[in-house]
Amino acid sequence: MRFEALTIKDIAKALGLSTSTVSRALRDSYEISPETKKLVLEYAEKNNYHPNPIALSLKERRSRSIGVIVCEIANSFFSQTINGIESIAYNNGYNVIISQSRESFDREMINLQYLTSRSIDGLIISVSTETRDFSFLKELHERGMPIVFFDRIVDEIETHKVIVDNYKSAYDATTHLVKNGYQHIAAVSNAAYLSITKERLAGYRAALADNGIAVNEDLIKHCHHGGMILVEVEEAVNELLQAPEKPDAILTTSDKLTTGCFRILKSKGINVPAEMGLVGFSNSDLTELLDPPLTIIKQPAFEMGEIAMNLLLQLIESKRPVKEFETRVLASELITRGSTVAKKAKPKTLA
Amino acid sequence: MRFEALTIKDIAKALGLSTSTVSRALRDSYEISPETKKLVLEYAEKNNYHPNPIALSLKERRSRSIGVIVCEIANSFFSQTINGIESIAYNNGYNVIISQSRESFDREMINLQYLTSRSIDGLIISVSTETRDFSFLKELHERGMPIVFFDRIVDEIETHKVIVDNYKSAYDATTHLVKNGYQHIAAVSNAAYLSITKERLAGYRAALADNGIAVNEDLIKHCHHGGMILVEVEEAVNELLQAPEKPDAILTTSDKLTTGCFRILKSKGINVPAEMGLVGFSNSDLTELLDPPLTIIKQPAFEMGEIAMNLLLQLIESKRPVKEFETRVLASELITRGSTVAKKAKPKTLA
DNA sequence: ATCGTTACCGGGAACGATTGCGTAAATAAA
DNA sequence: TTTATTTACGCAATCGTTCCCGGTAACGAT
Repeated sequence: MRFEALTIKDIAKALGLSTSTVSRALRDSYEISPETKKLVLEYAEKNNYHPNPIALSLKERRSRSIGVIVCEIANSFFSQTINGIESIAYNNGYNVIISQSRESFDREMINLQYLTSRSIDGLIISVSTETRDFSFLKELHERGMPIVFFDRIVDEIETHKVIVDNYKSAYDATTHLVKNGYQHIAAVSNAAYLSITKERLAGYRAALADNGIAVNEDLIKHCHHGGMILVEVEEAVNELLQAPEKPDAILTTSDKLTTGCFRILKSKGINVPAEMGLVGFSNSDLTELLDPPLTIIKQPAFEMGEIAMNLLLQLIESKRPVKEFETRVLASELITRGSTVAKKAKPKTLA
Repeated sequence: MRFEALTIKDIAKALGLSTSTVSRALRDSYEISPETKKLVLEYAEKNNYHPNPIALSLKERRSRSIGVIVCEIANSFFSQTINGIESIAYNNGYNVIISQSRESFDREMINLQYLTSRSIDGLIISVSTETRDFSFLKELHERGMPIVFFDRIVDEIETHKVIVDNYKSAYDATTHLVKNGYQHIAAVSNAAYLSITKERLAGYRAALADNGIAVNEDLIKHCHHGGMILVEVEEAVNELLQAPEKPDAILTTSDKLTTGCFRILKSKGINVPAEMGLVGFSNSDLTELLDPPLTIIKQPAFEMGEIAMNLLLQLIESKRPVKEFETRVLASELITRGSTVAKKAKPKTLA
């Protein structure tokens, strides 16, 4: 069963007017006399009239809804980003349809097709760790769909993008490890072709180089499911522990990997930070309650969401095709805590 | 700028047919000759035709989208429930519009009005901890909007509901505390009028009574923002610590309260579980990595979402008004860990 | 030759809203 | 008084789709 909403036609019939007059009265057109306006407005108010958004969408050829695709909403970074997106969206009369790729290319494609077939006005996306084929996104973009990338961006598609300074973030975190006396620093990262992986590992390599430490490729591991499957993190950690040059610290490049590595280390009874330092990207507010509290790189997720949505609004509401695109690069925050206090170093802070 | 999609009219013009014929050919009507069908289908396929969902919505007077309102998606319990909802929704061609009340009645109302004005076909909701006035929901329900409640349900509205056995969950958790030698057990809960608060506190009280422990009302605290504001949790804990009969354990009745209490206790340097045992409802997978690992009551959140969505589909797709409603009560799981191992008790398990 | 069937297809009215255009009456200007 | 102009409203097209009516052939049966 369905509940029937009041339409403009109902009002017209009830008041003996035409639908045009009612429509114009409701939109406060100058063509309508004050008396008629009052009549219509009062009737509409009293009977709780709301314009049918679907009819409007059909007429205006816009749905006033945007799509957001992230790998998972349970991830603190993404849920915070979504909060930022929503806050701007709602203020501008847009609603947000969220879908999750769960780090799978196939699911991302399905969601993408679903969203576009639901005629969204724009798209904000952080691609899955599996995604290497951007042809669908590219085609979508070329056909005129406004798209904003954030976090995991796609270099080959020219549009607005929002990221943190991944290079510097990883550089600083790695430097922090070195300064605390760690010598053999490993990295556990996402798939190699992912933008955040490339940029963060570049920062990691540079920091090592600048500190006179040779980069050991054996100490760089990739998790192709981004840590969604704990087993792959376990394998990465196992390989590190069995490496000829066993690492004494790990840098993890995303939320799921950070907690995943920590979980594995703990289950193996490896002492953090004494045996193994750990610093990673994370936006979870529980990391400070862990044992030991984790040193993390925290991204301004909410703000990133706000910016992404504002940029998308620019694209959607621009009259002419936008040709000038910007990539907003924000600063992240390194929060040093107990997981990176090495025995051999003089601790900077004690959590 | 907007990208123009292919319409049925375009196909009709290109093929020299009428829109009716094209429409029928696409829907494989018996009235259309195999040749024409083939012609239309091939043209549609080649030119990537997709029916306009908005036009369909207008015609069919249904949007094929449902609304979900929770207090926040960053909460593990809710994000898991949403995953369950989505999985069923997508399989049935529905999309999900999520919005967050952030435990505020006002925001819940705004979201509710927004969602209904966007003509959703149905609603799944867990009300905010502030919500006492259900008149809007009631009116919506009476006007025929299909609604399913989960977690925080509304007794006075008769429709499908999905919950865990809150009474038993709290009873078992409290009993667990008693069996571990805790004597003065406090409860930190949400607003008193909330369904989960009432049911869980009833279980708590009964467990104390059954174990011959008098219920001390001073040890029952309510957080009216559900722990969204840490300060209110801190106040509750402070009051407990200053109570004449200082508690030696706390039962928390929701995710945010559990981690909130733990955070406060830790910041005060109070030893858990020796000085203060802690058990609470939580679906976060990080609780086992905390120091100490938390004993939690875990709800089958994903499954709850699946069930809620299936029940909603029943309501939406029923031809006649549904009169028979069911309340699905699922079992929760008590996972005992380090936060409830008291000195004076013989520990059951060591995490 | 006429009728009834069957097979195919098109016209046009919905769904709910907006909007360009036309027009009647009322008023102002000539 | 005649002509312009303004005021205030209705008609009908439009958005993309479906579906109720038709209608027109072709064909076999009477």
